[in-house]
Amino acid sequence: MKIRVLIADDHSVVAESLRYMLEAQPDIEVVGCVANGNEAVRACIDQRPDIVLMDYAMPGLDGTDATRLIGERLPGIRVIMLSMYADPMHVCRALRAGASAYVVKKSAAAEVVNAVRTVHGGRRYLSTSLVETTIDALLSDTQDPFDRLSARERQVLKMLAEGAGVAQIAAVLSLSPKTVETYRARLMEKLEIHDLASLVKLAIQRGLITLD
Amino acid sequence: MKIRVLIADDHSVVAESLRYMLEAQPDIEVVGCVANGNEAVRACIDQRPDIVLMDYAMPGLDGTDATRLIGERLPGIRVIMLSMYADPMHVCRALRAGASAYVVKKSAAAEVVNAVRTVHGGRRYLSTSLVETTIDALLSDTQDPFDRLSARERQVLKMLAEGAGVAQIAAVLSLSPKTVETYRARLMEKLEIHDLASLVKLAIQRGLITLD
DNA sequence: GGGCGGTGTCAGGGAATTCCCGACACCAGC
DNA sequence: GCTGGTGTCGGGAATTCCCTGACACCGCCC
Repeated sequence: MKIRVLIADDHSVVAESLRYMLEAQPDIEVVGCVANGNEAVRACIDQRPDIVLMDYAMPGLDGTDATRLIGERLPGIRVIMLSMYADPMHVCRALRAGASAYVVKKSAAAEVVNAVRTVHGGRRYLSTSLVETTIDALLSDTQDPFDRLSARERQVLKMLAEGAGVAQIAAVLSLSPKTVETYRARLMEKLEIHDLASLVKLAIQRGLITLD
Repeated sequence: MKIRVLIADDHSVVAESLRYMLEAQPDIEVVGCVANGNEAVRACIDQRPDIVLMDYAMPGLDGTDATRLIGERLPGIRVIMLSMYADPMHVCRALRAGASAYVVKKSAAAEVVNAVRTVHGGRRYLSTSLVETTIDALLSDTQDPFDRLSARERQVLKMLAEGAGVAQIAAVLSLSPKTVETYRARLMEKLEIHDLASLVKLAIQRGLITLD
């Protein structure tokens, strides 16, 4: 009896290629390819796969939400999250939603096959490159580090991401530039971010600022 | 004689899966998988593929820059750009850089195979869903400041937006930090941008980098 | 052929900023 | 009452930024 896998990825080229790769394995059978979370849930009900190989980022119902739904309605089906993001925040989000495994797209294709077999055996799987950082994140910080920022820190983060310099922020807030520097250092440490570019990206992701 | 294809994609899972898919075709042979633009150029010199299947968004030297380099040094090799972006701006950038084809990842895997055969036959290929919008864009051809950047400037912009500092960029590109500073100053002047945050936003809008 | 503009490469030097150390006061909670 | 997080600042060294040249190469146009 082969392991029955459903593939969910909005990029058909990728989904179909994964299908070729998995079907080259003697013990794996792909029962279908779908392009978003809704279709994944429906296909799970129809096809009853053993495992869903789920893309993290999809339009509409995304990988995390779909995983949560599948976990509620079809607890026997395990989800392997496939994602381009390697940072612990996304990994934790996926695991909390109920994913049994998380594989980054940068890893070797063999890791996907490993994940399928491991998860089918009832265990969890994490891309080797993620194990350490993820465990650290789970131990040190159960919540989103972003939520641990103080109001001042969040305010400074927003202004930094809008392009303001320390001096400018200090002027607007009527503070010493040194104080603003402290905020910046502290918020960066909390977020484990050490360059302005990543800060801007985070601010966009969190809706603090917009792309206009 | 099979069509010799090189695959360049920083997501190994995707690259290796594409390999399985392409090698299932009787007339196609994959000569290698690489993970960034620099490796792609080097592999082209070593392996002399007929076609490079190139991911558009890669860290370091990206798909467009690599295409331009390949076009200069190895004019016999054709490039098929594989991208998740469907808007005409990205398509035009790729075509101007010398790509022979542009396939979006949302399209069917068969489109990739079609593209390989079409391009090997000396013709161009565009994902069917792109043809109309792309022609419109090429006709209306508006010159925005972003297109006035030189290759070096665009490369530096990308790395800056990825969070690298001047010293780091200089090390990666084997240049004097002073040179990199010049690029930064010039590109900022051309774009009329004077803070890093706006630079990051622009890079995201233009698809040079992704939110991760 | 000779300017001319754009590009790639680099340097000097002062101004500005960041980074890495503290420091102290306040307030809440245990 | 002590401990931890926050808000507020400073010193001084290290680094980066900014501006101003500089020069060589290349393609283009007269």
